[in-house]
Amino acid sequence: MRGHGRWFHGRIRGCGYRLTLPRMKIIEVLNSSNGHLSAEDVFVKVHRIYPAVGLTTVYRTLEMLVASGIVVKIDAGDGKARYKFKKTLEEEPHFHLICKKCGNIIDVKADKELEKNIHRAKEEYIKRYRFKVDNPQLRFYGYCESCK
Amino acid sequence: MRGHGRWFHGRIRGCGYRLTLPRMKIIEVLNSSNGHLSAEDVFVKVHRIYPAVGLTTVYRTLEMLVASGIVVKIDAGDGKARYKFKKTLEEEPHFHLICKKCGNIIDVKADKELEKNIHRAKEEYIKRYRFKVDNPQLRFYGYCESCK
DNA sequence: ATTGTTAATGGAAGTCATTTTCAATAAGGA
DNA sequence: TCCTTATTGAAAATGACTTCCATTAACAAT
Ligand SMILES: [Mn+2]
Ligand SMILES: [Mn+2]
Ligand SMILES: [Zn+2]
Ligand SMILES: [Zn+2]
Repeated sequence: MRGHGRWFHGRIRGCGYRLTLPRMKIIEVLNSSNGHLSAEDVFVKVHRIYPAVGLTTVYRTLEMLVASGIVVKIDAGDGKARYKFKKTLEEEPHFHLICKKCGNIIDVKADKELEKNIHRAKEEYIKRYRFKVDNPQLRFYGYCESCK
Repeated sequence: MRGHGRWFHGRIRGCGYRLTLPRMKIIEVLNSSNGHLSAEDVFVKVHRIYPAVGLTTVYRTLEMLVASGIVVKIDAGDGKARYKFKKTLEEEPHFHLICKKCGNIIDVKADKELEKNIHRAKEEYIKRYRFKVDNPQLRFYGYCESCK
């Protein structure tokens, strides 16, 4: 209760995980970064404030945080996953702009009408193909301002 | 001109590539399969009718066919690319239903309105984020009839 | 049809992101 | 404090794909 216990600490313990030093350092980095980071990115940043970390632990912790619902994992399509801290437990729906040159990812708010159309399509597929859609993903591949 | 020269033969030669035996066998397999195949899938099928193929050649030929515009390459998000013969040179826009269990991919026709909405979003991003969208991709991850 | 040039082949070895293994360590409940 | 066992980090393994390189085969020019 004395400020140092962030909301996600309770969540992690609640999922049965231990709150270890490497985990806290990784969370610290993730929490104070705003972009979508690769495991390697996280490793490099954590290494600066806690040189003992192993890359293995970074991967494991990242997966653990995804499993706890604290972090989102994004497949950028370039063979390297990206991770990002959620601001809220229930992330609002959004899409991604992915730069084919530098790999940067921009979150874009979901347009209401587009969102509705996707939902309608999803309902249709469950009927037409007996395919249970779980999670629709819309990505716009292209080139960001500095790469185009 | 005697039937045995399929349309894509001219296209391959036209792009400056040689028409070799392994390439023809790979094309034969691709042309007579209807799903979205992984390089490994193609390798196994080709190996049955032409045991001398190397996996390397399968990868190279697949890329060559993509470069020639004869085959489409799809990133299923599971680390294994899928390839599919185009029926027509200009593929009509469509989306994918991807099974998270078995990896199968179902092509779904693009709904006109949804398609238009995506296009509108794309135009907006170029203005708002100075991000030049090249290729929007909509995927519906979930479970197919036999996996759910 | 024969030849010569050079693209294409296939096996082995290399990448690169991620995972597995395993002995040593450290959470945290008792 | 002690004990159990989850967690750690280094090293080795994995899996999809690529690169190397010596050999082979397309095919354009004789
Ligand atoms: Mn996002
Ligand atoms: Mn398709
Ligand atoms: Zn960029
Ligand atoms: Zn399935």
